[in-house]
Amino acid sequence: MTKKSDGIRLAPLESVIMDGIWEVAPASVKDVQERIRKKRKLAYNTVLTVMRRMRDKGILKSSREGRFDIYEPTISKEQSRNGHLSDLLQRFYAGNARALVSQLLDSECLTGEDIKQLRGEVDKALRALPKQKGGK
Amino acid sequence: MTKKSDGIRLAPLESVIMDGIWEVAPASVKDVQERIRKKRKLAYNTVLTVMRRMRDKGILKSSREGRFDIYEPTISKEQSRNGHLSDLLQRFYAGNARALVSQLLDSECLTGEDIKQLRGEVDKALRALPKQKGGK
DNA sequence: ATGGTTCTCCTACGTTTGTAGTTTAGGAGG
DNA sequence: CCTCCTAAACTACAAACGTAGGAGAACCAT
Repeated sequence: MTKKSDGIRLAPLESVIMDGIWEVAPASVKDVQERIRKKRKLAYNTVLTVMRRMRDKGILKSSREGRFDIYEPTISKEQSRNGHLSDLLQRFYAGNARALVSQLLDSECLTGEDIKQLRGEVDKALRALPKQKGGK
Repeated sequence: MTKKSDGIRLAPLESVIMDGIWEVAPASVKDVQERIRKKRKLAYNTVLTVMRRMRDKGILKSSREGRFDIYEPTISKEQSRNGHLSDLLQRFYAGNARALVSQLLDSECLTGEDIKQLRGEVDKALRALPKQKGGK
């Protein structure tokens, strides 16, 4: 939460590049191009152009290191992840996180192991609750 | 799941319109325009154009009813929700749904009530497990 | 120094998105 | 029937995206 949250709308290719840069940052254009080659086979200049535009938009920042620019994201993967999660929650669950968890429990996405582990975590969260009743 | 899943990339304004149409479908352009007016104040023609483009892309379908076109989404909100959820899971949690649930438990998104209820659901899920050992 | 390598920057161009005016055609009302 | 409405279609145009070629600078090896 905080402030006004996200607002960071990434175009599809920008997302791919962002994913790549999170894995290797700080990184040169070349590094990113190589890192995302499996996903998208793009000319060096294509990656360069998109990254420069992202820098112009403030999504990335760069510093000159010798003869190349080294890029870094200005938002962490966690921040972005939380932004996307908030969006999902708002848009599809009316902000109700419990509904999302319930759905996951009903889905096939969790293994038996997962659920066992989760029970431990739920219990821990319960113990951590102030013993007061009714959580608003 | 399965198949090839989502692939449905909606532009920002398309998302707003999609949200609107899910609320009122089947609906005319006018209906949608009114429904999203709080979010975006757009000319009738703007909504019309975007909806027609969405129809051309197969995101919406329409049928003539008297003198207007009545539109409907071709994918349900649930399908879309699941697609987005899968994306989020893949992109930020390496497909590990348990990690997402853990994060929500650690966050401030769940009330004490939520967690209590969740424990009930977790227990139920555990009981429903085949008594076989070892998940995964 | 000379040339090849390889970055960055500039430029370009087709597509998609956002936004809306203009034109047209099919009913609604008189 | 003839006019008036208005929803749908057609047209337009700027901004953002996807993609990349070419020019120029800086380094490296000879």
